[in-house]
Amino acid sequence: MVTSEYMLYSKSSEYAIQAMVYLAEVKSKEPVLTKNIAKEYNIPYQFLAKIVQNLVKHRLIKATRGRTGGINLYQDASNIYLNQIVDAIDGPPPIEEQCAIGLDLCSDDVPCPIHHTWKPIRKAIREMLASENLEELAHRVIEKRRRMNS
Amino acid sequence: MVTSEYMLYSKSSEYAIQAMVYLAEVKSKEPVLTKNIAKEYNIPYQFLAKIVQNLVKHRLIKATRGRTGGINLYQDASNIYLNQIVDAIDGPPPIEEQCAIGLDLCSDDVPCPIHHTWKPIRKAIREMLASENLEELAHRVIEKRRRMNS
DNA sequence: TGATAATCAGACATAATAATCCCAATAATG
DNA sequence: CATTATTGGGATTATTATGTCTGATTATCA
Repeated sequence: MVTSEYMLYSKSSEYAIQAMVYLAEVKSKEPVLTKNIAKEYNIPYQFLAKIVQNLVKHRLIKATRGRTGGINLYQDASNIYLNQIVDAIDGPPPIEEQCAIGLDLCSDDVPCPIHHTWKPIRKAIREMLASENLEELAHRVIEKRRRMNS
Repeated sequence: MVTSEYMLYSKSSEYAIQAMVYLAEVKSKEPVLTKNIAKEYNIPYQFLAKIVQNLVKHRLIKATRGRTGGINLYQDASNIYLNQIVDAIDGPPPIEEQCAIGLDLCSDDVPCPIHHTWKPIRKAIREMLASENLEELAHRVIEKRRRMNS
């Protein structure tokens, strides 16, 4: 087997994040075509369309139907954080703390063998996802483009 | 979709770690039955047998064939680290740094939008896997059992 | 009001991962 | 030397994640 890297969320969530960063980047008042986002980021269109439907249901995206339709962010980019997107697509994190080695459930009282090493890392990941908002991300993507072209 | 938690390695690797922790725990000079490990940890036997074959090939486990056969650690538990097990089963980590948001490849020079937050976390995960050896783990599992029964 | 172009919705298809089956090869034991 | 109990290894099946197809619904515009 070949795992590319540590998985923080599903492919669907990854596509969702990409699409929403795109929306934050273009800042268009007019509805943006899902098709165009798919083309831009090489995401399978029909698959992205499904993900977008899901984001609409979770009120992270506004969809406008009909001929001049498309999608927009539901609210200001600065108010949307990565964890909201991931939770909408992958579902919320588990209630009980999972053991990274899968031996059983672990807690601070009865920790699994790598509990104390793993806990702060998991916390750091959660905090990262909860602290990155779309406006910041879009800003940095633009910055990255600038650097690549120079 | 419902992701339980952040994925550090495949299910196969998880089973591999469990099996090897078991071996480190029992410290048996005699070969241990794969069947018994499977039963103990509720791992599908045939599936674990496959994983064990793989660990044998990568010389993390010694297998003894025939009637009184079974498996043992290839070397002392204190010399076997989690990353060796994961690399054997899932393959080594990717050479090029992957972007967590999947936009493209990122580097320190041209970082992806969450590059600087993600990099130290990824490093911490790698270091965790590279610092935990089987002897320590087995020791803590025994300690955990003691606490649960008291 | 009909043609066009977008999202919405559910069924369907494919690919990757996880799990199972079956029997051959090996080795100990009575 | 037959019996029994193990690992070895290829083929197959099951499950889940990912991706596709088709038609309905909604809205615009000539």
